[in-house]
Amino acid sequence: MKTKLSKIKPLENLSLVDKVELRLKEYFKENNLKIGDSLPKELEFAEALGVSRTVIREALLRLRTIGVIQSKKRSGMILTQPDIIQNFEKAIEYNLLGEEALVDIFELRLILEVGMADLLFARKTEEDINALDKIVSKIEKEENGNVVFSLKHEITFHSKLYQMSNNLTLQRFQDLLLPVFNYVHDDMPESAKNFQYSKGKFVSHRDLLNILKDGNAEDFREAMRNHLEPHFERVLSLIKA
Amino acid sequence: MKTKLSKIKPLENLSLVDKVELRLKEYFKENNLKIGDSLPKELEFAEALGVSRTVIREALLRLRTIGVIQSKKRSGMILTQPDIIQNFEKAIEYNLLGEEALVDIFELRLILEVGMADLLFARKTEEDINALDKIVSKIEKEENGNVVFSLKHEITFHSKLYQMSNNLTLQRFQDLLLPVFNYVHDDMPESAKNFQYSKGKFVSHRDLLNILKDGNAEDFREAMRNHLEPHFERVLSLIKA
DNA sequence: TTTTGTATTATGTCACACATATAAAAGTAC
DNA sequence: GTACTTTTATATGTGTGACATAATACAAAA
Repeated sequence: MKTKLSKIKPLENLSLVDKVELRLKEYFKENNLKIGDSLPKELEFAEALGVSRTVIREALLRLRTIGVIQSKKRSGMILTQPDIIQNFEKAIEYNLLGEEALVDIFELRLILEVGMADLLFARKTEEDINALDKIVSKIEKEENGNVVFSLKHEITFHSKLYQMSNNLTLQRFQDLLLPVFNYVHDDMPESAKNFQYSKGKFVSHRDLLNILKDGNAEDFREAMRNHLEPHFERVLSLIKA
Repeated sequence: MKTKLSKIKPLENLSLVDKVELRLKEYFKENNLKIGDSLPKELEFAEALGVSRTVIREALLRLRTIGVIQSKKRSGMILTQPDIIQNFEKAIEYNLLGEEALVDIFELRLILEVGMADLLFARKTEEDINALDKIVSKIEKEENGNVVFSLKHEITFHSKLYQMSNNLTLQRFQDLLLPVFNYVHDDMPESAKNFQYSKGKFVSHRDLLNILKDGNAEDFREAMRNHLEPHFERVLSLIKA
């Protein structure tokens, strides 16, 4: 009889570099290393771990790639604060994200805009409002009475909002979302571009600005939700696997 | 007089590996390579670019680190879909994020929870509601009448919400936010843990569930906002640089 | 036809050499 | 002593060639 092999589990198949990387992470924790601390040199690591310089270099290069360490000739290496957004960015640059991931990210953007109302109201300044006012006036002038969906205008207006949030991570996140936004927009059917708002629901940039001036976070959330209606309509109608 | 050199721009100070990496990116775009496509072998790249295998390997390793390519012995390399969240995760694992970044990320989480109401209402299922009901009942039982802030309970409940969003990126994002959440929570002063809600404002998990059952997105947003009141209070009171 | 062995091949690891940038030391002028 | 320049030492960056290893294709055996 032929016995089944369902129970036996594969022995872990880590490359030498993988192991070294894990070991390095341990090392950092054990020694409680902080940002700015300098590291032993490559050769010392190699010797201490009993591997070639090639291997330790590859492991360190991984860390350098995700921004955990920086290296300079002669000075050696130091621990640095990783830039999480930059990592994000790098992955996106290669245009290899699948449809689902792009939709997910697009949804994320909608969520952020609706959700960030409290931050805006807590941190808005007089100058912010004035700057936003100028932006809205310019948009209105260019639209010239026609309410058309203009990607350029959208971006200008909403970028300013993100900036007002005073949350750098959020801000940079939005910068990097723009290409995705672009992609989803280009892919948009004509029907969506000429979206008909439900009666009385249309919220213009001017409306949003006015709420930001005199209203409260709650009203702003609902207004933004309606402002983004066409986009919500679009993603919420998708059947997800 | 010593002339200022503010305008002159530094000649590009890119390492050979940097240049090769850029060249590779170009190559991918020019040839319109897609996920799953296989790449020439290291030696061919090295020869074509006129660099050593060491250099091309380091450039490729960077791509491997951010998840743009995968390599296997003998089979060579193929393009893969980068996992943006994983990149994020790796950077966080090293506990090197500064205070500001952590606060930014914590704020992000608050924004997401308030903003994701529409997704929840569009995608909730009968099973989701039942599962959530069980979770709430369990929490209530353990709380035994006392409304204490329990990180464990918070996580269980809110994780389920993220799961209901049916947005995998969002879900994984939250998984990875937990350590940050933990950190910020541990750092919380006792006063915040015993936060007194404004009169009539307290929203329990049960309240949220009920709205999710019979209410609408708008109500849910406001309820969630109040549910998270102590956290909002905390971050919005911070003076940011 | 299915299994098992074998050759091939692209990546993984190694050792060693040399290039290059630069921090630190030594030297120089004032 | 101070300010500046030159030299030197050194850690990372790059190059070369070799061998190890695992995955694949293919042949041989059952």
